[in-house]
Amino acid sequence: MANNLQFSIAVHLLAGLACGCDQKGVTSGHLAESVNTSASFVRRTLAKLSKAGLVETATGKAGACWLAKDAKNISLLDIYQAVDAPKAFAIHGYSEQKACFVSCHIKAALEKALTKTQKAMAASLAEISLAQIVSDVKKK
Amino acid sequence: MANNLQFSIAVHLLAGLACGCDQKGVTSGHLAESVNTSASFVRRTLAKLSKAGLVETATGKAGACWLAKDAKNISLLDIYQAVDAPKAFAIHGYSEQKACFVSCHIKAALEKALTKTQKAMAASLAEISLAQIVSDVKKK
DNA sequence: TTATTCTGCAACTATTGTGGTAACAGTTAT
DNA sequence: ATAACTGTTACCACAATAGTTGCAGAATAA
Repeated sequence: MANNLQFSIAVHLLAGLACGCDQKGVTSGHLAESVNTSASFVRRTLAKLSKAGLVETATGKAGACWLAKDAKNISLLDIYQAVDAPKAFAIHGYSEQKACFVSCHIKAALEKALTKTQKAMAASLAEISLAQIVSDVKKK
Repeated sequence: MANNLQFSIAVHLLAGLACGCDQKGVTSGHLAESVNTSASFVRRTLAKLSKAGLVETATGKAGACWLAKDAKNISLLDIYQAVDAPKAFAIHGYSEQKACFVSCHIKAALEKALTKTQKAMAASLAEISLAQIVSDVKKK
């Protein structure tokens, strides 16, 4: 476990909604079955997607959820940001050792590198739309 | 904790070796002080870098380590691969639900997306050399 | 109105990946 | 021989993650 699966699962959920493999009126329970995880975790993830404006939900007895936009207009980057997935790599937060200037200044240098890499990653994710994922799934 | 810091620390270590902030004959103990972690963890990380041919070490009483190549010829990608850092994102490994074809085929689609993103990330890391990092550190 | 069945949210628990620690074998300079 | 380092392994503690449970709120149907 201990790895962050929310992004992966969020894409799965949205793909499910996008291709309507279940008929109208999909509940978190249905989605949970497809992903094979707990309904609660689905709702937790779905809540983030909802806040990001990627899905809309209905409460109440006939509760359900659906895509808020066309799958073509949802990129993996949107999803990545919505679930607040971890950065490309982490930077260690040890206290600086005054005697060694590498120790004092490495953090800034690493952050610069991280920013650059993060941008490259984001650009790549932005190029993939949910529609593309759905298409790949259906092709198989 | 629980985040992977090896990459970050490896860069720190190599930067330290590259700029020779400590005089010749750097031991894992010295490096550990700079990074502010345990000597053992330094050795563990250093061992990976050594296997990848980025550093060379001397065993025995006067043990030490130094860069195997010029800092200009070491990219962050080399370091990233040497420490076997985690991928851009993880893919969930839940079992397939036969009734739902999204569940059955999402993994392949995700892997395709991951490969693409991973390449973008690698390309970005490849553009940054250790010499660049050292330069940034010294500039500060 | 009442019962039902969803979502939304907030604990709490269990698992597991991570670095920290310690111990030991191997190597080399003194 | 002794000392001091690397290389490696095994084990421990911590923390982040997902799983679980419970409950309030909302909408529908009777």
